[in-house]
Amino acid sequence: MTENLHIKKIPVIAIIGPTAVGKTKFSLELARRLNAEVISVDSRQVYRYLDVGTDKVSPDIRREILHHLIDIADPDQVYSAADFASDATDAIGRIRNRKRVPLLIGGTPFYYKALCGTLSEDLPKDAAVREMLKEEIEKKGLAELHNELSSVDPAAAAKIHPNDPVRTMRALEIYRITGRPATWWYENQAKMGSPFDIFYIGLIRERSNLYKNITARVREQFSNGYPEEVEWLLAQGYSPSLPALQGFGYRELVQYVKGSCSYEEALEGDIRSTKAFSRRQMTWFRHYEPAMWYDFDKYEMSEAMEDVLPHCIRHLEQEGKD
RNA sequence: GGCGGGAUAGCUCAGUAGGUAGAGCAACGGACUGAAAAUCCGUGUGUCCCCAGUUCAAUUCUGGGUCCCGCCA
Repeated sequence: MTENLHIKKIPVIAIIGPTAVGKTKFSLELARRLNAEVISVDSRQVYRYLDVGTDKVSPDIRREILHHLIDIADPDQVYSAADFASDATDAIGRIRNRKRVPLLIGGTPFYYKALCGTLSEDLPKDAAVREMLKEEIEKKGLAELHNELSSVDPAAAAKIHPNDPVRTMRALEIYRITGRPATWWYENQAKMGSPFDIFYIGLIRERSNLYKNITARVREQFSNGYPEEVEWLLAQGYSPSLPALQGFGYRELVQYVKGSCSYEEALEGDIRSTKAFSRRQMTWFRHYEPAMWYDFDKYEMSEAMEDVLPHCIRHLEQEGKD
């Protein structure tokens, strides 16, 4: 038992913070200083053709600093947090084989959670079962499905709010595929576990300034081809109901392209949802208790860089020690 | 200038057959086991435009004023 405590964990650096706080710019400079390769922790940048709306770094920069887990799935695929955990683990391994430093950057908190190894191993999923559950909600209503969950998996039903279709369906999905309640799997299935010792650097700035950045960014995206990008995706035949197109901006712009809302409405809607998302990110990131927090309203980015660099190096060097 | 409609939460508006008010959105907080930029939960004191009148009591009724929006000149 105690042997496990001596297994050496792989040191990794991660930059977390809400959208539009300045993670990307900071990460590029840090990557140069550490001779690092970047692993994107972003549930939208994994998709090809979602470029403007997801604020991907340019190909030029990607040639200079290698970026992983960007453009690895088509928009009609469903890329999951578990996929991420496994892909990111592979990528970190390859980076280390090159004697380089893995640097995690991105704003998808659930992906960090997956990488921390707290998800249960090998939980099944099945698109067809999911589709059937969706139809049942249409026909019978969500309340009916939640009742069904109460009878097959009372513990899950107690935790999942009756108004939450996604979690209700997921719990029933596991039950229907395996014949055992999701709760049974959670309790009896091993957790994925994580070989990483992640050093979190948190970036933050005052709410009103963050909101200003968000507004400016979304406006810029809109005038730099965001509507055209969505128009193109729809023209390729990608369905608006795909998970890839459920993000803010994409959702609103689908309406705009179809003519059911105005350009202004789409723009305002995107800004609103992005702000709401930044708040949700913050409630996650508060739990991570980063080793360092940098408030970009009080710190110049360069000051933060000088300050954090020695800590990163110390963290990376601890590998040799026990 | 004439006629009509309006003025209530940050915004759009509902409402009180007279007993000081509530939805959606926003804002803020929270949850989160393979869709997570998803999904869901919680939090509602505001000169009910101003002045006067009627009344035990007016945001609600009456009169006047101010501003806004239509239509007609």
